[in-house]
Amino acid sequence: MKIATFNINGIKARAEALPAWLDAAKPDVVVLQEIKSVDDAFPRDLFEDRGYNVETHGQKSFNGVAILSKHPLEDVSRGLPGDDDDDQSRYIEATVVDDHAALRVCGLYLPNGNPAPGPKFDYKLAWMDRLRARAETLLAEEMPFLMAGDYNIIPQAEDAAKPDSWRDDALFRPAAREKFRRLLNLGLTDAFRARTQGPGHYSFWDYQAGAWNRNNGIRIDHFLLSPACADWLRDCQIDRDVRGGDKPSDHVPVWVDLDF
DNA sequence: ATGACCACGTATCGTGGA
Repeated sequence: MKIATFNINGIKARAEALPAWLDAAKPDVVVLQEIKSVDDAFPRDLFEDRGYNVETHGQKSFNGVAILSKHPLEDVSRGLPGDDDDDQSRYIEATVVDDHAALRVCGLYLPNGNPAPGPKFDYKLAWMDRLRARAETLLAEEMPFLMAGDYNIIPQAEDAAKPDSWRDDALFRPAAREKFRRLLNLGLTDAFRARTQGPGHYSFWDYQAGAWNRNNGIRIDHFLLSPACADWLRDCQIDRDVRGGDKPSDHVPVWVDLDF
């Protein structure tokens, strides 16, 4: 089973590029971030016509996440537990059911956190604590799961072309990276790093300053796999060429191939 | 050395992104 994550930076702006990538890459499941659309305005037909079930958790103008799946989606839940006052649409979960097994798929759009320090950075750190609590709950339930999405975290210096320029940024500050490391230390696997080592692998290139042409990128879109899910990992790749296509998002898809 | 983008809304700029 091929499962992908893709921050599309607006479904209206990506109404051509996203279906084109789906038709080429043929993922079974996709978690989307930054749909920037309310649920009612999401163009479900684009995906249902291609055989996907569609579940959205949208919001006007900003944020918004979704899951597309060629397999049935069960027990859909919207929002990250732990703060009833949080009205930002950044998290969705569903169980993907196959003939043989079930996998809990968590799609997330982690807060950017800039400027840091400040209230937005505090929100990011608190959100990461809530995400860790959710991971702990899922681990205790012993259902195989993965958490995929735009983490807005550069895990290590090798995950940025110019790490020095990110030194004080919310994506690279030690306090944020520590929270990410604590997620890993629960026993989760960074799927990409389980398959590929070394620098030069990025999932985001800024629209500004010719970042794509200069390959000035960062790796911030991640798959974290539970232990049972990690046992199924066959491959993890970044579809970097998508960044050079027509009217691209500033992120590219990342996907895993699971023996599931 | 330096500058440089894009999406959204009800909009011709302000806000947010990373």
